[in-house]
Amino acid sequence: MNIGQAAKASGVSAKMIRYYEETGLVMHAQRSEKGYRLYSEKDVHTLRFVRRARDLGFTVDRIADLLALWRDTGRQSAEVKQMAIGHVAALRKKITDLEEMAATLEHLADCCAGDHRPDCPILSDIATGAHGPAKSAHRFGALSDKKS
Amino acid sequence: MNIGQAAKASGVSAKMIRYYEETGLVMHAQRSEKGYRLYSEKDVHTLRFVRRARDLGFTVDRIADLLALWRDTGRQSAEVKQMAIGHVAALRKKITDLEEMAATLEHLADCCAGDHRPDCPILSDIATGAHGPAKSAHRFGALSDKKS
DNA sequence: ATTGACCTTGCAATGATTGGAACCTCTATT
DNA sequence: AATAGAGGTTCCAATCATTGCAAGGTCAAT
Repeated sequence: MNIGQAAKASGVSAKMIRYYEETGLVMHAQRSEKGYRLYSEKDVHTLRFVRRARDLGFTVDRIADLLALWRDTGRQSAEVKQMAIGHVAALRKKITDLEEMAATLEHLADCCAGDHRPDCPILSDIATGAHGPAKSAHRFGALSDKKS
Repeated sequence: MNIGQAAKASGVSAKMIRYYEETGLVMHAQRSEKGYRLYSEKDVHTLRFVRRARDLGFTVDRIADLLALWRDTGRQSAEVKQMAIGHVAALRKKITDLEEMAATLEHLADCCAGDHRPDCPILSDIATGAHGPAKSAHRFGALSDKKS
């Protein structure tokens, strides 16, 4: 099947399939005489694996590791479990960071009259930094995912 | 004061100060005879505002809005509150997405023996997609913040 | 005068993804 | 057979916030 079919069947966009191939995450696809990429059911299966791992928040690098483990029938499940646990920890860390932000902001919003008057504890707080430094977690733009 | 001092005083790196100036988030700094950027206490105050807003997870675009409201002494606090509430909602949405990922993965990890044997429900699940599609939330790389 | 710290600009890379342009191929209909 | 439209190919650019590097100018003190 062509890349469009594979995309539909796997849930990975054609663009991303090409990207994954280019970066070596997945094998180079076979080509037809005229240069079209050709995909087997097995290829689609692999792409679905990638898609699901991505949905679980793994980075492409981690997914490469997972794919290697998946293909290695002699793997030790301990390795996989370790990766999963490490990832869960990263997720939880990020969650607490976001929760701190949300809690701070929610508290400020609660303190704000939200009417026609200009007085606003939210702005005052941001300006003076009365709340504890909400640590890291920048580059948040990536979170406002287009797909959300 | 020079950009280095302003960076230290505001918590915004010199690089980012230049970037914010270039993109118009903050005003162009005054310059010395030899072209060095010069900052006043007021400038540093503004930069600190930006830093704190960033720490609360606002995007640069939103911060521009916040800055405008901050400077507009005739603003209505309702506007600010609305922005804050909207942002809290975005944060909460992201949190639930991450929580779903973490919960799924944690469950899988719990089901995995994690020993020398190759059998691994984590990999099986990712491969077959037994769990519900964990919706969106890709581009997760940005979450593994270098500052974390 | 030299050193080292600091400043300037500009360009590239990050990570995952999308978009577009220019061009080629396949299939179906006129 | 000609043509249209859908879908394939490559390459290049943009996103968002941030960092790094390089080549060069400036400032302070030794």
